[in-house]
Amino acid sequence: MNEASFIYWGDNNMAYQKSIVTENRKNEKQKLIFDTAAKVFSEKGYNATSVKDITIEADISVGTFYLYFKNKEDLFEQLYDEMAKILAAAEDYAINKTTCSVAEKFSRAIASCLWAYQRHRKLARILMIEAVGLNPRFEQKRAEITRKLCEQMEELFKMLMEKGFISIPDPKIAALAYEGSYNVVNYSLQQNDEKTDFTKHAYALAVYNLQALKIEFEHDKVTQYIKYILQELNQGALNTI
Amino acid sequence: MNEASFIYWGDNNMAYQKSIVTENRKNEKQKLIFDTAAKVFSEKGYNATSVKDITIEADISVGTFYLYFKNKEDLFEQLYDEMAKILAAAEDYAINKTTCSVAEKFSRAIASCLWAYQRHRKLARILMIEAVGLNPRFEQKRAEITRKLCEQMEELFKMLMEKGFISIPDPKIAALAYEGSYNVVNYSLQQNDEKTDFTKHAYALAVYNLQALKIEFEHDKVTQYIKYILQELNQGALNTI
Amino acid sequence: MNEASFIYWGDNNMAYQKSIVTENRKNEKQKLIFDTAAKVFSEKGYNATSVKDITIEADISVGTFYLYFKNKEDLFEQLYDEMAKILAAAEDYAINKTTCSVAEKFSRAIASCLWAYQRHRKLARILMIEAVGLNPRFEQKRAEITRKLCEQMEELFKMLMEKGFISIPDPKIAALAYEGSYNVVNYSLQQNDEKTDFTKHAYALAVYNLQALKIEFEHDKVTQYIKYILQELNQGALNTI
Amino acid sequence: MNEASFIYWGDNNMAYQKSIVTENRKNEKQKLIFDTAAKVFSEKGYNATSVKDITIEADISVGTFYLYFKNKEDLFEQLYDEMAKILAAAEDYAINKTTCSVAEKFSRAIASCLWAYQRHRKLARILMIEAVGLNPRFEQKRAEITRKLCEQMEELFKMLMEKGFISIPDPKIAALAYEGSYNVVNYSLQQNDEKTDFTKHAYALAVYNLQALKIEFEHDKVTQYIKYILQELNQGALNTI
DNA sequence: CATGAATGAGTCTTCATTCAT
DNA sequence: CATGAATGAAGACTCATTCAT
Repeated sequence: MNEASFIYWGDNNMAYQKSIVTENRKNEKQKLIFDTAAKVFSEKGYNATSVKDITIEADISVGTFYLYFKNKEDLFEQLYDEMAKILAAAEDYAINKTTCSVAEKFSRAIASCLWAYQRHRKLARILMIEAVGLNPRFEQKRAEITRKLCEQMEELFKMLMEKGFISIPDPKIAALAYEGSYNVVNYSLQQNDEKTDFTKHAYALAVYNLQALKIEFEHDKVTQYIKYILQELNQGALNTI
Repeated sequence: MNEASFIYWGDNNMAYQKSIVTENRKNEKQKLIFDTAAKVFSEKGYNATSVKDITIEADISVGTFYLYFKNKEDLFEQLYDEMAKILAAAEDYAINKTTCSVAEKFSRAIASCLWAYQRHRKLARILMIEAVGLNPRFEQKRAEITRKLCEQMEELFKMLMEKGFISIPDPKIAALAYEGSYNVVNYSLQQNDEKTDFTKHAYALAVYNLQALKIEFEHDKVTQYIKYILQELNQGALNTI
Repeated sequence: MNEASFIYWGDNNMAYQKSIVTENRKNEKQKLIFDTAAKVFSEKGYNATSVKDITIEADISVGTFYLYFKNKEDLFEQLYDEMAKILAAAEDYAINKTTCSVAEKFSRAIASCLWAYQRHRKLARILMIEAVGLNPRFEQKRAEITRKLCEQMEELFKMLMEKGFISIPDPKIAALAYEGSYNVVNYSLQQNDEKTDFTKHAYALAVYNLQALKIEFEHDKVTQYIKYILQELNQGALNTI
Repeated sequence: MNEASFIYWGDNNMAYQKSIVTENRKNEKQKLIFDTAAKVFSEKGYNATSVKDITIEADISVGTFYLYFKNKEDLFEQLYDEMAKILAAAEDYAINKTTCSVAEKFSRAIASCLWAYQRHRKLARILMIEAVGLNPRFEQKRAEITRKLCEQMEELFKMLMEKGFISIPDPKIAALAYEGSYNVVNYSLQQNDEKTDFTKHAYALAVYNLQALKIEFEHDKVTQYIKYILQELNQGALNTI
């Protein structure tokens, strides 16, 4: 099943590398506004948050805000894109491990994304909640991104089906269901601040999807895969972001 | 496996019954505003829709609007609740069939919900998109409803696990993943107006979750279950709503 | 020289008639805002006048302002157009007298316009001062209107040249100079609140231009012409506006 | 008619002399800002031009701007004054020619001013358009300058009337009309970039006013006067400014 | 019941000016 | 001299909601 390790599975590396540079260039003030906004938006919601709310929290003047961001929506969009990049990076990292089974790749990917969601709770909330139904224009953007993400997964599923690694009636619907299974899980996990048994949750979600896709796996090994990648992540594997 | 047919599986009947009565009491004008609002909200989004937009579209005065609804948010909440009731009714109806296997119940439930989402596209969009991140208060309500829904499913899963009908590591996460799998599927299906092969989609989603839950099933029968319930629904089984 | 009386000399009658109807339709509130704005704009200048200044002076709320006018600039444009219509009406009225000499027509026209400027000092100031250099878009509009006005006069001059009534080297430049002679005169007269000897001023301006155009005239008669039309105007000849 | 040549006709020499000195003192940077501002103001209008617009166009920092000018309005006022000085110098130069007839003086003055307006289109636009209705304070200044200019002309007309060189009913109104005749002509000429037949325009405007003032003149000679002074001007007679 | 004119708090955004480096 | 980040007052405009008719 080594073949599976050569599967091409998305690639945001270029964009990601560039983002590091860009990120570094952003000066302190921009970062401050960015982080403050993430906090306030995720607490009060996009619409209920006025620019003034952000500037007060960040202890800057309104003018300064507009010095660093074109407007409120522009800032929000950057927050959204940031989280999207983080997730892409998390998945990329997880699946970049060569010479590993399909089950391991999926386990790693699922754990990595869950980890990223938990690690960046505020941004994640913006991605999952605040960005939804924001306005028609943004909704279109969100739909587009979701569509692309699912299409990539669909392609992967098609390939895996041909190779006999997975067994599902329709790769398109499977891709949608797979992606959807994250959302509610994340949303729910985010609600409770309880430092939950992360491994357990990731394991359960992985198993749910592995079973759904009829991927062969051993329960113990899945737990191992997840423990490994969580260790890597907690040791700063993605800190370059 | 008949035993599974006696499983208690949620019950929104009381609320649903009451809603019918309430609905009937609503006079023409109220219904007009309600439907118009559903249309306008789903087209322009909650925030971009002004009360005036609705009154103009419904050809009534602003004053009349406030005669029938406490305020904009109240109307929206009623729209949301309406769709929630419709979904509950759809699921209730699907699983009320006694003497049927677990696989059939799940197949029926999934198909029924998908059908309801498609049948009430505008309201569905309000539930799935517009209601998300609306404001902290409403978000709490949404979280609560989602939580209850998942808890019900969790209870069910626990019971089914004990009886050996399903095999999953964690009923809570499974419930979340199960519910989540709907969302993206529905959202995606709603985007494309293409009168898609409904049976095929419902079948694919059912199989995904049946496999995920390790429920024993025969592919042909699942298709049959779905065809049956769709027939029932299309013949007006839920028209009482 | 009677022929000159049949000369076609501009015609804003249609627009003017329509404006009467429109004007009448405008309800009290709109008129109140309109007049108040004319007052405030002419006192503080367009830019220094905030919408709030107008609403306070008119004793209405900001919302009410936007109920009657699209925005500040829209209101200003209406004020400008109003004065342009008044001037056109004043000139139209003056030259509509048939069977009169060229000298009489010019004398009447000049006196009538001067009278209108004095009668509507506030609006006149808006036309002459506030509207100038307001912004590129409006400046274009002003240039266009000025251009048309001068072109009409140019055509008239051409015709009169052919008939031998006037003698000038270039009708275009003459038209520009003729129109220009009003401006400074009006501006200057407006500055001093002194109820100046109106007849004398109108007479002097008329003679300046009659001489410039080499139109034959008798000084006593010009004074007569002017006295006549001022009498007509003061008796409400234009009150229909 | 030589007597007319000794007529005292305005005198801005002192101010003008001083300005040359001042001008020379202004260092490169100040000149750069000055010229850039003239360009930007005349293109975008005073209000639509931000200080940043000017600094960007001049490729300097905002701080540097305030190093050389007290503020935006101060700079604008200097631009205005500069053009006023240029016009005064143009007229001064034109009438400084001794031993020439009244007709020649007026012809020279008119041609010289028109020439200056064309030569300094950007500054002229600022004088004619942007400075009008800028704000109450500046409007007062403008009114004052215009008033003085007209009063000078009025004095001249009075004198010429007494000497029998001109024949008009009211020197005050004549002065206003005379000055006003420039404005629209200049404004109109400025609009069209067409390198118009300058001599022809100046001639037409001169004749209009000579006729208006009933000054005796020969058409051919007026053309000659204008050609002469334009030649002088084009050869740099005013380059000292 | 129905109307729609009136309200005014609340938001985003701009930009002239300053001042620490 | 030169810089340009920071300021914050000020202004245009929206819209949910009320209430007199």
